[in-house]
Amino acid sequence: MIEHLLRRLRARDCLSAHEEDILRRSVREVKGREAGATIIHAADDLDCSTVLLDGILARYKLVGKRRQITQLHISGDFADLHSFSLKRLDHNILALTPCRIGLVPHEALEEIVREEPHLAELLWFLTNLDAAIHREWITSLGLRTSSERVAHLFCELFRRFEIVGLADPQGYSLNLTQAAVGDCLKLHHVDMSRILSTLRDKGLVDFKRRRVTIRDRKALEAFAKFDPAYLYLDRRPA
Amino acid sequence: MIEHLLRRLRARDCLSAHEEDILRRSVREVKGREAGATIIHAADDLDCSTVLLDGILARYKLVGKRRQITQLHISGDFADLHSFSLKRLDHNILALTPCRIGLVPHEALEEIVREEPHLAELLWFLTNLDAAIHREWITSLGLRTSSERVAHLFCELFRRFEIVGLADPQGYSLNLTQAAVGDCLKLHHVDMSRILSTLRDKGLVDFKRRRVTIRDRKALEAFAKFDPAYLYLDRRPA
DNA sequence: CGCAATCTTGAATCATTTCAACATAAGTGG
DNA sequence: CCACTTATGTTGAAATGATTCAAGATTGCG
Repeated sequence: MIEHLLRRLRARDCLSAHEEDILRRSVREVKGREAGATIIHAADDLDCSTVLLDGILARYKLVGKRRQITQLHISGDFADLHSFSLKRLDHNILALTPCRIGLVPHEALEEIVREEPHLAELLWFLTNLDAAIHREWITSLGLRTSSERVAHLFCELFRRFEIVGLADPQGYSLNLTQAAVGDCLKLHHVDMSRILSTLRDKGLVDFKRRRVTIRDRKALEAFAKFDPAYLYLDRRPA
Repeated sequence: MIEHLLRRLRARDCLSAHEEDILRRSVREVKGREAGATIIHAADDLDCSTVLLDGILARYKLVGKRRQITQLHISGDFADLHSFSLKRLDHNILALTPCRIGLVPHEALEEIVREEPHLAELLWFLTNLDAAIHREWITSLGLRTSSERVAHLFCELFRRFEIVGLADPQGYSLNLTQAAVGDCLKLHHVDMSRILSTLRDKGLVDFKRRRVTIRDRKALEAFAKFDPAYLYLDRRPA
């Protein structure tokens, strides 16, 4: 059920059977959500965190009536592990596709912090990884051109889908509209359309019918100036 | 010595005398750094975290030879508490002014995680707060105009200096060049100059001789669409 | 005092954003 | 299965805003 989460963790550290068991049992409830449903509103008091089991979630902030997506979540991600220490969020969380989510009560996390220091460190790591992705997005918005940003996001998502086993060598399914991708990258849907056709013409990547097809991975990563170090995909030193 | 850090924590939660003592003793070494010195290089193996005791640090990433500052740190901030779980950073850390830094070995943090769950949660909170600021910067880059971004950053820093007791009602000292501020906001130094004079002409804020003077706080915050919720300045619910 | 860094201003260029109209695809009920 | 409706994607042209270049002014520092 939380297999994708476990894969994400196992790729970076050793998990004992006991620890895996604790994580599994920390998910007390599983719910479905329709596309377009707001999962969490900013400023609400929270007493549990949300693991995404299936689908795509967006965390976004509003300024006026425009939205900026600050993070995309795929299966195996905690969407708001940070709500454990923040208790309320500074952003909203939205289901971009139909989703299945698991709820982890903060009491369960509290217990992990008290009883399972190694597991607690791993959860802390997950929130720090989330922040590292934030930094790369800041950098993309600040320094990359619009087409580099699109290419970069496709590279990032490739690695993230890959580590949970949801990508194949040619690409991955990404059930999002061009406009939604644009909301992550400060790009109008009109831009998105133009940029996608130039990336296609260059033979780098294709995003059609909700699927990302990587045509030339090396060239795409070079074009995007993509360096996966910020995803901390390798095993953590002991 | 770490008084500014303690003030930042006390504003959000209760610290026992014992916990304060542990934090104080976790700083094993204090060092000075000149302006322009790189404190930490991306990808280096790290075995301690850095508290800033005095001065201003910038965390930045490079794409090609341009830099994007992803976070500014002031006295009382941990610059790389996240290095405890990440072990190497995805960004560089630079002293923008002469600085004093305190080093906290990861072993000391390890011990806190093992022995002091409440303190560990507070440290986790600090990294989550850091990420919340990242999100607001993403949002600024994505949705705010250039002059709103400048105004917003001045609002943010005001609150952050205020909570550690380094601001007065009229403003605060900010020992940075216009170009450095621009590197946080995707703004050329030429833009910065123009934007600062329009903000001055509007009677909102003045940045002269390394000091930010707030002329009309309400109007400035309204102009910047600033909502301090993301700084989690109030006490955490128990 | 003089040098170097920083800031200011104007003008030209370049990229992005917006507007508007149309095309295509997906989903629904007859 | 088709016609209808809505959502999504594409294209051209105009407007806006950011970036760059260049030159001069000011400030800070030795």
